[in-house]
Amino acid sequence: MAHWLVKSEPFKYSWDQFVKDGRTHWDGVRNHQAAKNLKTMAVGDRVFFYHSNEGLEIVGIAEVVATAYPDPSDPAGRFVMVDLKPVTPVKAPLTLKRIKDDPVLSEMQLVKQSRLSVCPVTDDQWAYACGLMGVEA
DNA sequence: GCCAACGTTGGC
DNA sequence: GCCAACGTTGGC
Repeated sequence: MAHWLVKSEPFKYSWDQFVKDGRTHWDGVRNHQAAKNLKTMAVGDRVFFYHSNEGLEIVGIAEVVATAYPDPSDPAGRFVMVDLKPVTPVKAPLTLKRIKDDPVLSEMQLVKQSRLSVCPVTDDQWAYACGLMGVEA
């Protein structure tokens, strides 16, 4: 099982809204590298839900419930989206500052390529981050 | 509000 | 095919 991190600006689509919805289409991705990551996702993959711009922290865990299919919000029909559902909020949100200060987590693609909105998380990073956030890996 | 990173567009 | 201009993302 692979692990991922997706970003959302909380004033556009927050974790709370995600929980209310119960399931969502992860649409609107317009970056080819991010789209490639979406296409690699498998059902059952776990995903960190990160609040960008405001919050700047991982606030919850999501799960992939549908693999990539065409994103209807893309008029050119080139980009894809996946479906995600919330699994659990984290007990202790993991801030970007904490991530950057950590020798293990500062290697995350989240840090190295800050503009990428869908990025992979290694198994080691996943397990370690889950430990810090008080959730089971 | 600013700026760095970086992707895209368009002229040549 | 190069590169300048420009737009967007996202941290600070």
